[in-house]
Amino acid sequence: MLTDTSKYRKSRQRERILEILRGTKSHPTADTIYLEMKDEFPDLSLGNVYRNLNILVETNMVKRLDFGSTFNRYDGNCETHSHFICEKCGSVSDLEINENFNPEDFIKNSKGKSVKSFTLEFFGICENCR
Amino acid sequence: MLTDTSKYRKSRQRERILEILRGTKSHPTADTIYLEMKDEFPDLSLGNVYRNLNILVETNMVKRLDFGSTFNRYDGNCETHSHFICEKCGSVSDLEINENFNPEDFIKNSKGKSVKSFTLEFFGICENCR
DNA sequence: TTAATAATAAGAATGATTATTATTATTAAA
DNA sequence: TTTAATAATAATAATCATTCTTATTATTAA
Repeated sequence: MLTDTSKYRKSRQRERILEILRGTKSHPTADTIYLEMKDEFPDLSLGNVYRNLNILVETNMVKRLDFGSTFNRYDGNCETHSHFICEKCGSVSDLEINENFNPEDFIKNSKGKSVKSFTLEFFGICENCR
Repeated sequence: MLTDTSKYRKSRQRERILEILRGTKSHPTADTIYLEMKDEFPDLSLGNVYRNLNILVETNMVKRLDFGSTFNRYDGNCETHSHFICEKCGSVSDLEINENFNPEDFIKNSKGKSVKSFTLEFFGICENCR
């Protein structure tokens, strides 16, 4: 999963974390992932989940999401996309961004700055909470 | 500064915090504000800065910014605007958004969701760090 | 001017995350 | 394969921004 030039050996735990993140759209927290893996890896530690999540983020396999709460969420979808955060239940869902959308087109004073990435996040009330 | 119907009394400390935030574009942290006020309010506590910042955010006088670092920043500018975060020096600068820009126009699957607000943030390298 | 109550300072508590350390697993060379 | 080198792990301590608690002080309104 990581390239040959990676400074990291492969680990079953890290591969499982990536598998979980790629298999869900729920944007789980470190603790949720930890609990989900406990059965298969009885002596897994939460610290190791964090450590491997950091490696996955560093190697661009996974994205760390931070919407202003006290904890982070993680996303196995590295395609450019947006999120909708429900202010009532806290759920996070994916929103597709039109492929031709370039947010810099709508920004006035970005001259001199070298933009590498952007985030576009929406807040409101989701279908279930209305 | 707060409306008559507010449940909060006015306080000199909170008025000063608002004044500081309205007088800068540096998006300071709670601790920076605390240090800046220490001379004028020798027995100010950091906890009280946090408490008043929370009140200011709750009453929509101020915006709390969270870009994924371990601490938050605060913004006295409540107009809709965007930020550029330098990944090297950590500085945060304002970007103006075109007034006709409606981000929902570029989102595909938001049906059923009631969008209240959005954030558009850019990451990269600033003028000074290039 | 006094009673009610909000704001405060000080510092303890919280909680997500990171760091440390001793142990275990994996790799690669002999 | 053995074995030496080193990375990954589990356990747990440490960190650090933020929030909470409590006793005290300031402000308000009757």
